[in-house]
Amino acid sequence: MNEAWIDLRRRPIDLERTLTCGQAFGWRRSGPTWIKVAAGKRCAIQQSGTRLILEPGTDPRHVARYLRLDDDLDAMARALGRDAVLSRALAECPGLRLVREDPWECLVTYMLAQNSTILRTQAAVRALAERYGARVEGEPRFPSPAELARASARELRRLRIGYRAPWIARVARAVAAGAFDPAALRRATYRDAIERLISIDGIGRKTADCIALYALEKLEAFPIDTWIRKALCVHYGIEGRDDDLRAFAATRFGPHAGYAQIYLFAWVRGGPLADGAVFE
DNA sequence: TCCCAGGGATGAC
DNA sequence: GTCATCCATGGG
Repeated sequence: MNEAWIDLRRRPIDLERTLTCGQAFGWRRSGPTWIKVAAGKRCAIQQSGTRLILEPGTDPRHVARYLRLDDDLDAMARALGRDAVLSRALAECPGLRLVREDPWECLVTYMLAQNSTILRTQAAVRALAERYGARVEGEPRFPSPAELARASARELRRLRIGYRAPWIARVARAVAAGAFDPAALRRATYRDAIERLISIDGIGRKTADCIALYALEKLEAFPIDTWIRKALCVHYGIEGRDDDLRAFAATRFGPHAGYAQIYLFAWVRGGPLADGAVFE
């Protein structure tokens, strides 16, 4: 069998770190292979040194796009590395990249992540896919807005997602009905995207920033959660209102704030997810 | 038992 | 406008 692969020598990545640092959900590990239906297409990939090996049927351009292999990591590291704290975070997390998640999936995922843990969020995303999503080549896929819109809030509660259930049910119906289109926000400015997102019941500033960064390609976004707050306090000695922390990040990191955020997050959280978070 | 987890809505001032 | 409180759930 002729094997398809992506050359990583000019665009390095640490696949496992990138998929398990807590930004991407829905990936499953089968031996050395990572599997997910990403934006409708089944992807099955494994890293071997400077090669990303693709199982037959996996589209290399689709994978490269999801993994943001088009980002210039060296340029980013040169810019952020001038900051002493980021310099350490960069050294601790080589090959970490942001991903380009599907906007609808990302929106629901980060609603679910609210006031929860990455482990439980993983479980909830997986449960949604298995219960409501159609399968793609045998692999569970995150449910479409229409598929999720068929579920009542009461039904969703059975997935142990608590008070988030009615928000999920409502936003699914709104998107399914065409009243709101998350993917269209990719064409909006960062400010406009945030404004539209926080107008939705159940989405606040932090969730909106996560969607903006991990799905809408707004690399200037700097989501502030409990870990980032801790990182800014410990390593920069600053604390206060989130507005002030965002202003600090915007000034200090500028257009690379999103990468600064994911490196700080991965660093302070102490490396990859526990093994228990990875579904075999 | 209390505290925390990739928060957000609500109501009191 | 800011702040306290509540909201489900589960792990430490």
